[in-house]
Amino acid sequence: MSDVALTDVLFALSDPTRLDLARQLVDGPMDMAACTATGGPVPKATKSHQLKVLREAGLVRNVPKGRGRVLSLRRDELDAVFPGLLDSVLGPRVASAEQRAT
Amino acid sequence: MSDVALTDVLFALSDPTRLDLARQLVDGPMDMAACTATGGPVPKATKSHQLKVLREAGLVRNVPKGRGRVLSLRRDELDAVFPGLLDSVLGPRVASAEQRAT
DNA sequence: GTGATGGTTCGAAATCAATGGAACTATCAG
DNA sequence: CTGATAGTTCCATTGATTTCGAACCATCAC
Repeated sequence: MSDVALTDVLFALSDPTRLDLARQLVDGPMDMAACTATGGPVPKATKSHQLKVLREAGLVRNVPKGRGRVLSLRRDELDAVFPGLLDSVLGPRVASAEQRAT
Repeated sequence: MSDVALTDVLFALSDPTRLDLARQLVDGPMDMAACTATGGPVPKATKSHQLKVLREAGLVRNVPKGRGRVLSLRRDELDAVFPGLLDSVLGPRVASAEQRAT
């Protein structure tokens, strides 16, 4: 049944821009403003949309903070449901991201 | 660089029907005629198309045999380039498919 | 309050992918 | 050769996704 979610996750990561965005979050949470896809500058409506796809697939968390937002990977949740998936697609969790502090 | 291929692989597997087809191949090669997606009967043009997407993403091999074709997963190639990916998405290689070594 | 910054949502155009019928190819059986 | 089986390719139609401007919302600084 979690298959429904798996295809959504795979789809979300099947776009180069979204994959790129997701990869910037492996090292830990990041201000949305700072999280920019390598490659041309992306209009904010587009970036917002891409992040929405990642969010709705359950890959990314998006929490308001000040006048901006903080993005973070849902590593624990994803690892629990699809063990090894993020490791193989985004790369393993980085050492400096393993402590619960930021 | 192999990123281009990764997004193609993820995209190919992001469709439930294609994921289903791919999963039937984890146990080893299979006649195309025998490889049917669980779920409604699929017109042959559609099935042929879906397999083409899997093939072009580099996931599946499709070789003629008699008047039909034999499908097989490109496990070794994929495992070499994206270690752990197929294991987490399709499930690990099954024992009966490990004819060569442990 | 005003203005600037950071994001979301709406809406419309453009692009891309999925579907499936029909025509076609190839192999095998008789 | 003829007929049946197994697939591919072509093509048109439908449907989904992408893109991005513009309008809108929220927060901070003054």
